[in-house]
Amino acid sequence: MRTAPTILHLDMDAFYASVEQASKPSLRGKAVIVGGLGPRGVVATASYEARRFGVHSAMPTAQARRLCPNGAYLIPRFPLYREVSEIVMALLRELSPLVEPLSLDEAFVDLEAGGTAFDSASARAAGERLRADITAATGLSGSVGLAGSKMLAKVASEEAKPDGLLLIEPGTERELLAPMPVRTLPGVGPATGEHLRRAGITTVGELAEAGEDELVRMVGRAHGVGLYRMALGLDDRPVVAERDAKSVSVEDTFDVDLHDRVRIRYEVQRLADRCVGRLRASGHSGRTIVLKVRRYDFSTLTRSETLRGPTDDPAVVREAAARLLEGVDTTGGVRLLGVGVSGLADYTQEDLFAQALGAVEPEPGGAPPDGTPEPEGAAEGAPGSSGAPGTPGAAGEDPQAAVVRHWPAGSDVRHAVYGPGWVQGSGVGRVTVRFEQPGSPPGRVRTFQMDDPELEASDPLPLVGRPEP
DNA sequence: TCTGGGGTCCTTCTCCTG
DNA sequence: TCTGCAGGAGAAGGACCC
Repeated sequence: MRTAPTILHLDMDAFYASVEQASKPSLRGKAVIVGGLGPRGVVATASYEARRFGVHSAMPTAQARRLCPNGAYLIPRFPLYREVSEIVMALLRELSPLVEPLSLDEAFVDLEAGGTAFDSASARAAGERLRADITAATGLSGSVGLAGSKMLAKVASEEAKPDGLLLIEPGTERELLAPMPVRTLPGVGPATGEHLRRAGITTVGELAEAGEDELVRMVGRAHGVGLYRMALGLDDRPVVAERDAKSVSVEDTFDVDLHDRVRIRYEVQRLADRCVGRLRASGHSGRTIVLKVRRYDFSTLTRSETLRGPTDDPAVVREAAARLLEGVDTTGGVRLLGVGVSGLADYTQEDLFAQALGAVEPEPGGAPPDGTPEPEGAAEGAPGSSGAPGTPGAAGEDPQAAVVRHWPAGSDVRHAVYGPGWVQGSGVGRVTVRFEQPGSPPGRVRTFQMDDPELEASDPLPLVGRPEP
């Protein structure tokens, strides 16, 4: 804990939804819900307008549609979010070299390490300047928390939302935290919250009164000690700029439960290849292969196997995943499959051999290169709402369907005559496009045949800048 | 009503080894 | 050679976060 509030926490407001509203003028001031649009999708972010209907993140999209039937439901466009996030992170790095990103829309900054702030006044000024710079560069708003520790800075930004700034003066933290619900503290989720509630502890003040020994008895050593310290406002975790990844994984939830063992094996092979693709892209190899299976009743089990040494060989990961699957009972159906690699290393001995032999890169999402036959009906129950717009769905779908183009709601398109726009909806052979762009007035809607040759998928346009002609 | 995807960390149990 | 013990590694699951 430091004596000046020089740790800053930035949290962009309803980030994905705000980016969508900024890039689609007709959605400004409207309920926008970004998330999975399939039958098993969940909400990633809801705009503040949608939150008024009770929609919130992690809610099943089907439930959100009942609460807010007139909202705009869009798939996430991560490449665009990453681009905007990079702009914001660059602004943070101007304040200090010690920037710890938590996600695309959240980060801690150590202002003192950057020489940007040394007391409350200079910290507040830096925070306000940052908020103005973010709006100028992206058109979006972010909330800023300032305090003497990471935990308190995060609590402050949460309290400041939306579009605000809150500074917690050192010395006032216990008083401020005491009446807050225990769920305010990071690390207290539904399970711990319920556990504490049953013990009669609902506020941070009651948590502090319970004492360390009692908390350790209730929730375990590490969690108990941490919780007690946080309840007292104590947190000396430093802002860490670089964090090494510890695992890489991919998983898919299927629109319909899978029962066919051949199909399940095939999907595990595909996931293994995708996982290796990611692993290699990150410059890693790994020793422990993990298979994850979520069954029809939502029970989840994992099986893992540790190899003698790290690998990034798709064949090795595929074989290990297949072995692990053999030990899993899938009768009753499977709703999710995942493959992960942990125990990461920067290189492997085998890599060198593989490279010398000219090993083939696995095709992400492609058919397993070992010739595993694609099972019949592989398109049924395919993972929902993925796949680029204007292209046939993910590999593994029926080749017959290759001529049918997919236009997910919210994706970017360009028409030869009408210019850039976005997909408002599609179905029964038609796709509806709204022609507008960041900086333009709300645009008009036109409907085309799905296979209209003048319509094509396109990259997102920058949020700030001149509209295209 | 029905619960994503990609991570991290912690706890508990079992097995192996010295 | 056998037994008991401690510690480490691995496996599995749970909770949490965004």
